[in-house]
Amino acid sequence: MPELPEVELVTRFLRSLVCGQRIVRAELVRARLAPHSTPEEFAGALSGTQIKLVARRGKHILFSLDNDRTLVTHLRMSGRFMLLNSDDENPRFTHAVFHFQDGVRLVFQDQRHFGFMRIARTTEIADLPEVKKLAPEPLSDEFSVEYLRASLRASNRAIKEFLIDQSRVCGLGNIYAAEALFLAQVHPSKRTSTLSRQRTALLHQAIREIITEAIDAGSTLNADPSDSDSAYYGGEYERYWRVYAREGLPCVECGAAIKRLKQAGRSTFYCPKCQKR
DNA sequence: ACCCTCACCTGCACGC
DNA sequence: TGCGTGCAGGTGAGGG
Repeated sequence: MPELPEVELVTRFLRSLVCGQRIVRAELVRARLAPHSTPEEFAGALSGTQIKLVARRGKHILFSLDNDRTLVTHLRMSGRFMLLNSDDENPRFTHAVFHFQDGVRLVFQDQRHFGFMRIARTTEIADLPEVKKLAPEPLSDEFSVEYLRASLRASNRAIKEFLIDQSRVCGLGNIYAAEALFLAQVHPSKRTSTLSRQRTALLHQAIREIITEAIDAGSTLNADPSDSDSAYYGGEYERYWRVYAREGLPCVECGAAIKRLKQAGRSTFYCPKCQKR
């Protein structure tokens, strides 16, 4: 489910909810969630530590602890953090639990079992393979038009596939890649190396715009991950989509019917009139 | 080095 | 109602 904007919102909520909390006890319920450690090692490394910072890198959420370790997490498709009280039961598909003082606990729940956690030394986070490969943060100065242009020219794939490759542009997934291409009026099948300088600048702007817009929209909606009525999980975001999941519906710009095509096994949505090859 | 397909899971919408 | 099929927003491993 989550792409950069959603992960950013979850990170902000977690930061406000669990920063400074001490993990009295940690449980790895499903061992394969954290394949680099045994459940005992996982519990041992976290129990008794205090959460100092909650940060985001790409679609990863990082909890840095007061023992020079960082818990690296990824929600993948269906991962979700929930803050529960002692009278709440663990939901189905609970894979990890972090107990705080006063019976409050943070639960990691993941229906599709794709989520991922790993504990690493804080000083070594940047060298972890899954972090090291990430392109610059799209809202950072490092993600410049020049960076994007060089990266586009180094490849010749369909641009939509390029945009969801985290080592090229990080944070976009299937939805926001389609949305950014619509904003920049670029056809998803266009080859990356054929993008003009001017169109590259438009795409660069569109990527930042689409991410910023989604974060802003989310922060005004109820995107609290600990709330089961959260707009984020309730699908409120969908009303911001211009092309995604709108096959057959009229384009918001020109009225033409939105089309769908399959790229690398995934659906892409686009306006056949607005988006040129 | 790149590019593509598949696998990892469960649930849901759909058609028969 | 029940069952089979295909699909879902992410990513890595493994093949060519």
